[in-house]
Amino acid sequence: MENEYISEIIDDIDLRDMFDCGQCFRWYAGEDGSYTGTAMHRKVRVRLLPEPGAEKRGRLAIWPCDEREFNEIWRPYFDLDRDYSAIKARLTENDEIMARAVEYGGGIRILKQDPWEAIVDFIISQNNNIPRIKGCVENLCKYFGEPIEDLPSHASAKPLAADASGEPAPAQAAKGAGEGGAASSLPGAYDIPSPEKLAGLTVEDLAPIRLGYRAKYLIKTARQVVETGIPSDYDALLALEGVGPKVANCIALFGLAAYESFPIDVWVRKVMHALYGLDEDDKKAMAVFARERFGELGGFAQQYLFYYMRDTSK
DNA sequence: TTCCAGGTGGCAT
DNA sequence: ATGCCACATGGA
Repeated sequence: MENEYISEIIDDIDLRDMFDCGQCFRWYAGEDGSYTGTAMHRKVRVRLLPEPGAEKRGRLAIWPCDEREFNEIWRPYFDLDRDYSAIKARLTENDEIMARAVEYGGGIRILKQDPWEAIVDFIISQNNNIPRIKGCVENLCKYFGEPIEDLPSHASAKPLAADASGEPAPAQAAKGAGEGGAASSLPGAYDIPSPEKLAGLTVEDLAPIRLGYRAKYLIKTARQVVETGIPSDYDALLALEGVGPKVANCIALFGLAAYESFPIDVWVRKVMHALYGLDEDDKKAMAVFARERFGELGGFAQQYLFYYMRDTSK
């Protein structure tokens, strides 16, 4: 396919594991195994061209993309230069439980996401479920985000609008399940709204997004970020409104590349209790356990466990 | 109807 | 420091 870049062979990679393990909310599965998503201020389609005789191993194909963009943008985003085989080997050594989780989700790679997007996503995520989080993020982008370049094929009709006024309502919103239909440019091409944009809104402005009580957190946090910049570590994240220990750990892990972070949510509590026998509501003990057991690999361990527990306990 | 989802802030001990 | 509990929303 023209304008498609195809990578070298990558080990330990699987698109479903990567995009469906709960770390990101703007990638959508196509019917052919491809995924289309919005990240790094771009919208692209990715495929994995499997290597015969090997599971979760293959070439990553990204469209539209050239070699320079691949190396500068997508190689870091997909964390392609990290040796996940080594990480999995260390985590599963003397740990049968982790071995099961890694066998299930062995194609996970921790995406290096934009810190501000991670802040927005995980404030919305609190006391919420993943399908609804996706809907909220998508609508937030449609209503308040800047348009970005859509995929080439059916994009000719989209002239990138010189809007700038910032009033709500790209008409196409509405309807959730839409399922593509004829011109299947599904969730549209809108970037995550900037801190400045959200800082200028009111909870009334955000009402159509249905964020519930999280709307005020988002606005307050946006204003804090405009004031003092993107936090650079866990403690600075905790100072944001609506950001507690769990959300701060998610932002640090997915947005700040703080790979020792170990977010403890309801699913991790379940897995730590069911598989490691810890007291289900002693989060402090879980944090200590994770630090001692997984150390600097805490974030990877957490993702394998979270994904395994969430998918198999349904 | 009640319960639950990648929890947090506020307030009372 | 620790223990409740309200908080919005929509799906099961």
